Amino acid sequence: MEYKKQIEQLIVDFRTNYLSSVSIDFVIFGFHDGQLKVLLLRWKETDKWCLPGGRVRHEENLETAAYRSLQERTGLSEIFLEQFHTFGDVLRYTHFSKEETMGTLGLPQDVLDGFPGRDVSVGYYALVEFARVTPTPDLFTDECQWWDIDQIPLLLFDHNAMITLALKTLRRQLSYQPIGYNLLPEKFTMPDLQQLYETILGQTLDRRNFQKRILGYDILDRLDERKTGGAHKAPYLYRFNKEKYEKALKGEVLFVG
Amino acid sequence: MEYKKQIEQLIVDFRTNYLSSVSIDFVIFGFHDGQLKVLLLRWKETDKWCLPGGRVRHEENLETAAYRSLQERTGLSEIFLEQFHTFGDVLRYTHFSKEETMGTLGLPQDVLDGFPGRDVSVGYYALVEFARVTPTPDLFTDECQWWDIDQIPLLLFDHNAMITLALKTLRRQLSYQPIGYNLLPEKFTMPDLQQLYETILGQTLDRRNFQKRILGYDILDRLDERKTGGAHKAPYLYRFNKEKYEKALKGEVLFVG
DNA sequence: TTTTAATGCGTAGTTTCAACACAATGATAC
DNA sequence: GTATCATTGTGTTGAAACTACGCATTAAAA
Repeated sequence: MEYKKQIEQLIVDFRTNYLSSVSIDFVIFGFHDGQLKVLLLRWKETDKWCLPGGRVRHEENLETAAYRSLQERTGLSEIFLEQFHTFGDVLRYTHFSKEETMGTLGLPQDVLDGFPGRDVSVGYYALVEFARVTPTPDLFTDECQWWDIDQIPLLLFDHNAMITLALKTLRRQLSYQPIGYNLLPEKFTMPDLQQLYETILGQTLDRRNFQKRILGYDILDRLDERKTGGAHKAPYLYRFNKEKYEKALKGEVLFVG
Repeated sequence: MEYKKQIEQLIVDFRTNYLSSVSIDFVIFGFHDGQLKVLLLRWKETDKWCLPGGRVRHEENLETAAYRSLQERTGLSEIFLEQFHTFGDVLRYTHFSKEETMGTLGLPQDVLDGFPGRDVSVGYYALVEFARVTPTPDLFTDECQWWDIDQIPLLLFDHNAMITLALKTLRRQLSYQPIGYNLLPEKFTMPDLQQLYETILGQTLDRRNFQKRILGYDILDRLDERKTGGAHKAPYLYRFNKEKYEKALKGEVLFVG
């Protein structure tokens, strides 16, 4: 009963404070154990999974709304967040009717009357440091969990397509911008970084050429420390030079005929 | 009076048939006289210009809506159209208040009551063959005209920023995908194509290297004809090989470590 | 102390890219 | 009809980037 009230209040809140027809969906990439992972939510009382999302307040910028929603879901504020596509197919809604949704939640169907039947959803992808995230489910979902990128189940709505496109965009981004600042701990080794790249690209890279290329970007500071503990030769630790990193992000290398 | 009725009807139509909070804006690129041009609309009874736009019907896909709206504005159906960014800043609306808008149109302010104060706008850019376009103004605008890309005035809303980003995206697109199919007439010469590239990129290119690179893509068929009439040596005519062209569009060359 | 396997640093071969040379050609001027 | 001119078609060369691979070094384990 308490939950029902909460939901109803939430819906009233939506109606008064948020834009209708527009939603935000997140593909949140994390990196752990040499695996690229995506944060998914499990829909209340079902075994169906979907991407975390958000909505936009009436007097709120889209980007602000994205950062706010993401923080609600992960607890992180300083994150790499980038819009990659806006999805607006009506078919997005084949899996779940409005009635089903309400039925699942045990709510009368009329609470959603007047709501538009579909949203246009702005897709963002985020890169976060796995360890720092505190996944938090919302009122519509029971659970919040990391999934290996190659073991994503069939998701609700068009969320599988979203992940695919987000990954494609991320891979392309890798080719003209440095990545890693938001995915690795502060200090890391070259093999760590290479594993990250290989995982994102889905292919192996030559160790020596990779190092040359990355160092060529001039965005890393090599520390005097080495990472001990593992077997064999101890690798140097590196740290992103934030200044140079930001500079590289802005001064995007454009291909010119 | 007649016009006022039309507008009111239009607004009723919007309320019942279209998504609120979502709009579409177009940066329509054309190419003529060695100049890259953009199609702009002049707002009714003012000297202020803006981008053409559209809205999404309740049961219509976003992309479908984009194609439909674009056809209404240009008369063209088979065009290159690509989403490049979604804009959602509240500041987008600084130039024009709801009241001003209504005032300009000579309408009572209450016709827009209940309308959300702002939209999230999905930006598309289009490439069209200049000569085939029939610019058509809508009910809110008096005039529809091509503007040289480097002579765009201060536009309404955030439309200047939209053009800037659209151009940036177009230029990047040029580096990993062929372009020209929708901007040039069926038969064209290599210098024609080069001029198009130079205009889009805003820089000159080496004639010989350009030819080598383009032919290397293997998307052109050289015809037996030559373009006569001009002074000096007659250049060959080329035509895009649609099959190969489409293939090149899909099989995007991804940078790999 | 020896072995092992990963790391740090370096080199050679290849491909790609940019800069430039020169002959061919179609209209124009005479 | 012929010479001139600007432009086109094709090729070459040197530099730079990229790929593939060699080898000595080193921390932990045997």
